[in-house]
Amino acid sequence: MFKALADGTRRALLDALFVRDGQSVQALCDLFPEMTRFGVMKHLAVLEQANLVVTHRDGRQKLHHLNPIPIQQLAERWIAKYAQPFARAMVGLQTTLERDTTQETA
Amino acid sequence: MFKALADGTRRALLDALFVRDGQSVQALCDLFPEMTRFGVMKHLAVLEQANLVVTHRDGRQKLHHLNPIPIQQLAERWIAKYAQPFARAMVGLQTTLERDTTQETA
DNA sequence: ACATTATGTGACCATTAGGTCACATGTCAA
DNA sequence: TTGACATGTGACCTAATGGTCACATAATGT
Repeated sequence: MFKALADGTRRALLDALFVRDGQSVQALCDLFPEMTRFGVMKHLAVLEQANLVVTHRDGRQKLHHLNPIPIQQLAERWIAKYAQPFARAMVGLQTTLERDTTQETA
Repeated sequence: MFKALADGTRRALLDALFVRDGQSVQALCDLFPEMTRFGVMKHLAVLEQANLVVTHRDGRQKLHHLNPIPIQQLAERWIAKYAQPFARAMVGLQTTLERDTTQETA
């Protein structure tokens, strides 16, 4: 999941699906003319395997839908762990993070 | 930043710094015996470049400190967009932080 | 000074990841 | 059925990544 989000193109694909959900491979290819269809397909496959995108076929098209659940879980289970101490860190930021520079700043 | 977080070893290093902040390279190497010192150093360099880890020298040691600010910003600027429910839960914290930063430090 | 400890640098190698292509399959519509 | 459209598969190349090592530098204690 982290790896799926590590690539900028994939995040851009998520953005595109955020703007307009349920797009086909074709439609997404049109939005990324700097890449071939195969590149887009590979990225979509990664996103799908990470469960960030869910698909269903509609005739000869494959429609892609954004799945926010993994991102929410990421926030709850991982980010919150580091983001919460941030509140306390802000109070004593210098003492926590920059003990070496506190002498000159203080 | 996403790339820095994409590697499991690097997230484990962040965990180690979360448990005990301000560790030296040596100490972190002891926590990861499956890797050599050079591997650990490379990962630490990536984390440092992503500003997820802040360092300062103490004699012949280099101490590493966790920096939660980029993670916090990640939550605010990126994750909140996709994880609206979580964003709602984080609003209280964020506004608290903004109060702290705008009023107390100003 | 000297040996020891802690970290830094550059080269090097194996593996993976991003990207493209030729080709194959499936689907619709006339 | 035939042709055009939409997607799938495997091979392939290149560049980036994770990891190691020999060697170098800096700080400490005696």
